[in-house]
Order: sequence, then C-alpha cells, then structure tokens
Amino acid sequence: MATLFAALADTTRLRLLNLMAGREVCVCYFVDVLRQSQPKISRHLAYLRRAGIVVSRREGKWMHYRICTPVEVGAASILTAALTSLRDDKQMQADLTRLDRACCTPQRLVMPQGAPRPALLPSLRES
Amino acid sequence: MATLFAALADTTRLRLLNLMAGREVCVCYFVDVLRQSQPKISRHLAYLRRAGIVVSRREGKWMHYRICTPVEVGAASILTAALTSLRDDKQMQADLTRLDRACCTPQRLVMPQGAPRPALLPSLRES
DNA sequence: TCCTCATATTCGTCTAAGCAAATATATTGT
DNA sequence: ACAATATATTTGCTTAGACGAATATGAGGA
Repeated sequence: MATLFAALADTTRLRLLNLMAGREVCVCYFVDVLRQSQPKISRHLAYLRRAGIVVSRREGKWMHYRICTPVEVGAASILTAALTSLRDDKQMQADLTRLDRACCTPQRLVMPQGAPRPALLPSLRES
Repeated sequence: MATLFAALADTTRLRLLNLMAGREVCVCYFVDVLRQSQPKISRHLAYLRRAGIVVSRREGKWMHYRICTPVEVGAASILTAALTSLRDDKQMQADLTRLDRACCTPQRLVMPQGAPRPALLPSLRES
C-alpha cells in the first residue's frame, strides 16, 4: 500500500501514467512529449514496472508500456482515483495534447521514423 | 499532487490516518495504539500537518489531530479512496480495535489519566 | 560482422527522509 | 517559582531515490 503511494509520489511518473491512461505508449513518445532525457524516462518506467503498476512489451527495437491494474481491489481503486484526478491537471492535459499531436504528425524530423504509434487498449488487462 | 502521495507513502502515516478516519484523536492514543515512540509519532503527525492533510487543536496539555479534507476535489477523492481501502487491511482493523479498547478501558495504568478520548466528528471539516 | 538506433543500466553526487536518543517547549498543578 | 506531564524539535546517522553523464544491451539492417 505504501509502496503504491511511493510510486505515485513523483511528478514525472504521474505524467507517464497519465499518458498511458487507456493506451499503450512507446518509450520514444514519452521522451518526446515530456521533453526529458531518455535515461530519466527509462529509470522512472523501470520504477513503475518494479512497483507492478506497469508492464512492458517488446516489439523489435521498441518498448511499449501500458498500465497494469493491480489485482488488489484497494490498490486498483486508488490508482483509478489518481488517474481520474490527473485529468483535471493543466499540465497533464497539455501532455495528452502533445501526445496526440505527435501521433498525428505524419513524419516528424526529430522523431524516430516508423516508431509504433500509441495505441488505444481494447481494455486488455494483465497481471 | 505528488506531495499528497508522498505523505501517504509511509506505513506509520497511513496507520495514523486510519485511526483518524472520522474522529479526532489525541496524540497519546496514537502512541499507545501503534506502540511506537512518541517522537516518531509526533514527527509523522508534523509531516501530515505540513502536507495539509491534518489539522491539530490544542486542549490544555493535549493535542488533538483530525483529518482535514483538502479543498481540491482530486486530492480529496484520492484521500477518500486511500482511507476506504485501508479498511480492508488487517493491521488497520487491528489498530482500530486497539483504539476502541483504549477508549473503553476506564482507567489504564500506562495511559495518562484523564486524557481526552477520541471523539467522533460531527463532520466538521476545516481548511 | 559491423553499424545504428532504441532502450536500459551504472556511476557519482546530492537531497529528502527515516530512525533513536537527547533535549526543548508548553501547559497545568502545587 | 517549581515540578510534572504531554508534545515537539534537534542532532547525528543511515538509506532511498532523483539527477546528469557515461556506458551497456539488444534488435535490425547493410
């Protein structure tokens, strides 16, 4: 329980989770949207993975991350409440806008060519 | 937002909040129920106070603490979700049992004589 | 095999925060 | 004013974690 809260007690991680709400996102998009260094993003994703909040999936060179709802009902409800209240935050909304822009731009110069776009999840949920 | 989660990311603080759910509690009861040192309890209460989750009230020698629901809707919903899921935890239930026992024992040898009992709040909520 | 790209991990440093032990403050009673 | 009680804060130490910089790993293509 305290472990879950510790995982949520960092702005970068909250931003990452907000971007993953309802979809699977490739690491390069996190780097682009949050404008943070790649090692920093990767470290925080590893933290979330160790905390059991997130799972990763490899697809060639790319790593996709998605939220993995905890099996415990209490933890799940807290995570849901957290994600819901994040949607009221101005920066979180701006992040989502940037993610959508990144998705819809046909070819970005700075972005990897052909990197898998963030995909909405058909509510596949995994332990 | 991250600050709130940081405040919740500690077992001792979660136990304190669980004991305060719906009532105002005197510090000496925390010490008795959690069986932790008084400075430790006091430090964690100060942390919760600085985080704006809790307010204190002086009554003579005794300090009463109670939960102060945050004004932001998001933070309030998270705190509520946290308190709700704590009720499923075995240790939290045991703590509440110990608190009730402490309240109902007429004269305890180890406990301060005449210390104010934990009182249920008539839902007085304060910023 | 070698090169490149995407991602992960390690290293060194710094700060926040946990703890026990000791001490300070505030209130009440004599 | 002094002593006793309840609570708060300081001190010294230790550890988790955040960061940038550098480096390692893993996959795909030439």
